[in-house]
Amino acid sequence: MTISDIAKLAKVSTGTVDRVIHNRGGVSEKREKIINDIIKKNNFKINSVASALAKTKEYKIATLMPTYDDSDMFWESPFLGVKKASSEIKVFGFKVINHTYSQIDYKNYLDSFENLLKDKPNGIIIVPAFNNQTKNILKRLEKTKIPYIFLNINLKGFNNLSFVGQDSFKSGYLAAKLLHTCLGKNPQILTVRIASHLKNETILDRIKGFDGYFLDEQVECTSINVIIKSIKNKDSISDKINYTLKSNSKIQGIFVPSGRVGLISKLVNKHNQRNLKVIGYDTTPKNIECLKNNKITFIISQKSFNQGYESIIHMSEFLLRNISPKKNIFSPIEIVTKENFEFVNIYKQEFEEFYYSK
Amino acid sequence: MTISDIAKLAKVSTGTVDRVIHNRGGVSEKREKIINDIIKKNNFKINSVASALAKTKEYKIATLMPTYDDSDMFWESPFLGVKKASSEIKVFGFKVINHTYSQIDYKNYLDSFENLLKDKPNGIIIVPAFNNQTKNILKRLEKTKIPYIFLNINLKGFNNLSFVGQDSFKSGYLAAKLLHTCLGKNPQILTVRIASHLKNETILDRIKGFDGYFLDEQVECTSINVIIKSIKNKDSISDKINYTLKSNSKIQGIFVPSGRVGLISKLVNKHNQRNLKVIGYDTTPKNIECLKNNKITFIISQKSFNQGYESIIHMSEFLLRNISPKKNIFSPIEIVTKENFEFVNIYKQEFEEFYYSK
DNA sequence: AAAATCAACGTGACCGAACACATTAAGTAT
DNA sequence: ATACTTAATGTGTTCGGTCACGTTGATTTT
Repeated sequence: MTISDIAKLAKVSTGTVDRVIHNRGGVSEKREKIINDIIKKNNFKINSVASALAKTKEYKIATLMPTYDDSDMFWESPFLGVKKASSEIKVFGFKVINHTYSQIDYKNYLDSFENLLKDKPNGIIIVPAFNNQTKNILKRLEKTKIPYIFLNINLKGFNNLSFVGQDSFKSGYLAAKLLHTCLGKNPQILTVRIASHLKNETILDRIKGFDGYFLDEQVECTSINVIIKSIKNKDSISDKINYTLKSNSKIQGIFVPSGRVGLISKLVNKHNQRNLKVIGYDTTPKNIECLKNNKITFIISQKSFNQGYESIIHMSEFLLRNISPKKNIFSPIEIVTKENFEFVNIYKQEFEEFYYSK
Repeated sequence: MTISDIAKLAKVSTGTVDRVIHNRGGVSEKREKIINDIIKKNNFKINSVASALAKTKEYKIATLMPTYDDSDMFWESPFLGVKKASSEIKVFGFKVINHTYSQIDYKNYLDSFENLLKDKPNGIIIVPAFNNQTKNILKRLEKTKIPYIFLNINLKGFNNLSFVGQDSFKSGYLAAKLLHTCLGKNPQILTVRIASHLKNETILDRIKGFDGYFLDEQVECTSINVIIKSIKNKDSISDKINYTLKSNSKIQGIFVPSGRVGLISKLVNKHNQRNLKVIGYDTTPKNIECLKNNKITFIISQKSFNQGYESIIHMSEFLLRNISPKKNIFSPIEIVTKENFEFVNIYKQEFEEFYYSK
């Protein structure tokens, strides 16, 4: 079945069939119905390969993501996912332009956004940050009617086409379940938080989920909170954590609701190690290293490589075929341990091999 | 960059460039070198879309997989993965023909294989069973030079193009780690095996991995084995398990190295339930139900949907682009709990929605 | 020397859809 | 009655490869 087959059946030309298929208008109602009926009856699907080859229109997708460096490689992973998707959809006439910003510099965030707009993209993938500034820029975006997808971080109350990321509440819920399963009844848990994350919605949701589990299960959990003021001063962090562990000898588990779990786990002194179960987030190289050294028991992974990949793919499907993605595209909540980490993120590894070998 | 650009640079026709790219022969060494140099220098990659459209050759991929029914839905999942890949590669001229066999009837296995050969496929995906019979049919296959990929079950000593599945040893290793983490030192564990699986290499490897963990970690683990003769007689299974649990009151965990974990977990009496941690394999509907009811603590998933999908994709890449897959393509070893099961197998769910809505 | 052979290369139809442009026919303005 | 619009539809080129077939010129055969 090709459009020329359809055309013959409907006794029209291929041009008219093309107009009907793409709603280009300029077709009489009578003929439109005839053609649509034939299409349905024969379950005709457009040949996407021929379509891709013939398409002349070019699409631009712009991304706005945080930078990464040796101290925190987290954002490399979704970036590589974006890269992979970019190379796949290039052949369909897509150009992906990447912009980055520093997560501690809102002016840089705004500047990058301005630069992004200069590209005149047809669609935008954005990791939102700085709530107030984000509100302003997204309002402007909505006026331009450029569709945008939230990647990894979800803000509510926006007209984003979609959110691609984890259900943070449920991932916190799972963290609690794991610790509960390991520690038995009446667990005593130390939660370590970073001051700069205190307004981070993702992390707040994880904590809500964590607490929610113990409420739902009616488990009496003694939870001790420590808040780290700055990540820079390691001695002070170490003092704080080890002091708490020493004075609360019944603490058997540590929950770090962020990707800083590797840093924290390294600072626990040997004599406080006991048989501590440590759980945290994100399979960054540093965290994987701690997993290998038994400093971390579980890492919850959000498959951020796939998040980057899928955000681009969904945007391209929307622009190309007008297929709207679901409002929330949830990533798997993966449990990573020393024994299975080598099998997760396989796609990322393979892509890196391919990409850096060029 | 197109092949006609290359042709102009090399001062030849597009036909000659095409011959060089696809090693069709009939090009003088001198010209071949010139053209290859230009291709490398300009990093020319063939336009896969145009290529796909112009290709006239048809490829057939045949699959041979076990059947599934209400009592055991396991093989539905890889089958759906195969279906998904089939629909994706149809546009590249691929036809996928599926054959099935009963896992308890080797004659049926051989018959299905004969039928498969009648299709004259260009490539075969096979879930091998019945070691001896498999040896015979695969010898014949190697004479025909039809490439074949092992799906889910790995047999060693064959010239299979690839194996797509889990590292069973490591998945058993992980099961042990999880139970160890939950049960603390000196765990007492009941392992439940099925007689018909006693020669199943996958399951034997899982058990080896399970035991290997405790050896490596130098943990004294008291392991009690129960072997179920037949799966049919549930009363007898129940008696056996509950008797063992009663007489070994220190057993805190059950390890089922197969997908029958749901069945087993259901047969544990309430008064033997204690705080048992139960771990087993495969996210079949039945097992997921038990996970929800807290009868199973952990399920280890092998992402069998993806296995089916990837086996087809790798075969198509091999036939189409002559890209050889790795000898072992390992699936992730996923840990599934009540709290995260809804986020695993998302691809399978989406495909089912799409597929059954037709 | 004419005929046959063959390696090396060129040519053009074709894959299925997209889209700019051309054409038709019917209605409206002058 | 003629010119002009305009909605509706047809036509032909193009996208970048693929591959069967045609063409060349040099070498070998008879």
